[in-house]
Amino acid sequence: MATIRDVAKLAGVAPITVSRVLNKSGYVSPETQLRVETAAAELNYVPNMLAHSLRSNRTQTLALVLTDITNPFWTTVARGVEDEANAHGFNVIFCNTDENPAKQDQYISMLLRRRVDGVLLVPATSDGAAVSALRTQGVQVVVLDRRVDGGPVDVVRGGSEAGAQALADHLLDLGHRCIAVLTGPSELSVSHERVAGFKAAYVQHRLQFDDALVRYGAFTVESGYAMAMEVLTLTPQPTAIFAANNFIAIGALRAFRRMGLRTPEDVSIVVFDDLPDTFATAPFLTVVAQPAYLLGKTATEILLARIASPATSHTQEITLPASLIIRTSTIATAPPPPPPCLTV
Amino acid sequence: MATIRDVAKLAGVAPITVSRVLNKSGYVSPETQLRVETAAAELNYVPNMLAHSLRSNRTQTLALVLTDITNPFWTTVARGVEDEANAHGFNVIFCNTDENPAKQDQYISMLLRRRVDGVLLVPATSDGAAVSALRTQGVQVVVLDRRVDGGPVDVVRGGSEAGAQALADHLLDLGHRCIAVLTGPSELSVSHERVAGFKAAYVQHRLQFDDALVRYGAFTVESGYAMAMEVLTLTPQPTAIFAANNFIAIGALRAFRRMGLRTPEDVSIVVFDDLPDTFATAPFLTVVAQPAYLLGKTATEILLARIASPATSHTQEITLPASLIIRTSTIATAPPPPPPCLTV
DNA sequence: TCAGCATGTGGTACGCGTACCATATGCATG
DNA sequence: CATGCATATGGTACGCGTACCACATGCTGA
Repeated sequence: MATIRDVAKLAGVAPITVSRVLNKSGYVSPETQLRVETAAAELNYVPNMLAHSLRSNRTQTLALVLTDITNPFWTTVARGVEDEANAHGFNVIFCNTDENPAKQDQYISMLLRRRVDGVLLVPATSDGAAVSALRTQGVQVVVLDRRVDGGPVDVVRGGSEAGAQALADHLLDLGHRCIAVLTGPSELSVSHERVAGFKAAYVQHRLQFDDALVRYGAFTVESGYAMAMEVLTLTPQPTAIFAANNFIAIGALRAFRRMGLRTPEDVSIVVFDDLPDTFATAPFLTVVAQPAYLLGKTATEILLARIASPATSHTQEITLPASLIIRTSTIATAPPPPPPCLTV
Repeated sequence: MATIRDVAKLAGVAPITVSRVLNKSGYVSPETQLRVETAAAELNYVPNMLAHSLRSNRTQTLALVLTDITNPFWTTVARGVEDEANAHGFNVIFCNTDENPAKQDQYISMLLRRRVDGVLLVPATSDGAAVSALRTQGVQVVVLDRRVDGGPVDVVRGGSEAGAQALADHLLDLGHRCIAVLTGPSELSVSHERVAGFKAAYVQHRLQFDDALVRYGAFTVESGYAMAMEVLTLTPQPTAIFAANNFIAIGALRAFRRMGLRTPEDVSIVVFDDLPDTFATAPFLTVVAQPAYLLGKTATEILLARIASPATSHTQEITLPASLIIRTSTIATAPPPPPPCLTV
């Protein structure tokens, strides 16, 4: 494989001149440029990015550390990241942590060895350990979707509270008073934020929120199914369910079917996160949709800006609003409204 | 950032000895090893993979060049690749070509510059240009899902012909005789293979296949919708539709709704490619499902084997069987069967 | 006793592109 | 005419880990 020196020899110039031509840096006369380009083409020269990176301390590589690329929400985020990064000449390495801190740590040490220029991190834990591990080695970090403790970091997230509140508003307006809340792991900020947003709506409606109807589990179909089965056996049976992400919702829908409950006639359901348009033959879930692609794109923009000028010390937290989409998975409770689940 | 020389100095040994400790190569006494490890830990030493790669000509990096990570089929393949690669200490760079040859070429030249060890390629074109571009530079390639011209390559693919034939068998057994076939771009081998498999069933049933009912488009929802709208206005109206991938199927289902047709009462539909379990609240599409995860995993295994011992010249084509899953999107035509669409 | 091997450690140069510095010419400016 | 700048090109060393070779010791087996 030809090196820059081979090209230089063939073109009758110094290696550094070849470098200048290929990088369009410094002054090169048009004739020299042509000679070099011809020589490079003839030798089928392919620049060695490793050597370039080693010298310049820039790998033109980002990493996206997320929970599971299989979740269509994250897939879309990933696509946003990829497109934006690629437009700036960066490549992206993907890492699935499956919410497993050990896996996350393993990936992070690999990324440090690789000297990636920046990391987009969906932290598996809310302690800032992962973030500071990267930063102390000079790697730029932007946190996605979740908040972490310990020092200021750039964060790009969806509007969990406002989104959840919008869903709660919708249900309360429809007359529901006994609503079960199925959310993710209690270790994650999003899990709490979505519950908090839900509660906020109750306050505004001057209603008492019943913590006994909240379940913390995982953001998976299985967990959604299990949590739904549990709350649906309560007396009185909830008239509506809030699923804190799309997988939990799918699990809940399966539980409905298992128990012979119709949606929305017997139980209403609202969901945080949409399923991409593409998968829905007949979308019926009332959801708040996060702008997943934009989330990935925005986070990448910020990360690239930080890489370009690391001096900028001012960190920012960007919240991209989620939008309520009312479909047919929710229905008003039969008048007169049933007695409240909890007597105040 | 500490280098191997810093560690060596602190441990009182030569740099090469540190290298031996960190790579567990060559002989090192237990005491020396401990001293080095202590020194490395104290200095917070992180090996520089760039230097390692530059010297050893190994980047421990693979690339997965596919059409669109947003398609759940590819997402699952990607996950299979990622897991297998990671288990062997390799990272993966993802590249979305959107079936665009120009984008593909751009990515490939980037991957060459990066000196990736191997590429898993879902070729956007069936000419072998991309494959040979990589190979002439010494990069190992395994082709996924599609066949390419020009020289033998390792290929891992789903059983397009057999799968399509199974779907056709199913429809023909149910009495359908007027079946529209909606497939992908005519440039891609898969598009043809799926049609060919479909035709094969006709031969076995001693029936005449009507090429006028075949449409070539793209593997997208929009294209599926357009093609379906077109064939559904034919006279006589097809009683069943074969969608050559999941996106086309979704587009077709939307066309059904648009035209007020019920599935399966008015039109049956069979699909090549399943939607992952996870997304289906109530799976109803009769499909042949490809083992997507296994496909990615298998291809990666082969690629890693080639990287480990490039000498092995014997290429292989592995076909992973797709499996027929009969659900509720298909129904028998009302007896007596309608007259054939085409009079033989 | 000595070849031969396992064990343990070091020196030097290299992989390949470029940062940094140096040099040289031509031309404008004061 | 001297100074200064834009233009154009080259030399050397470096980024950091390791391939390759060399060397030293201790032990085994013939």
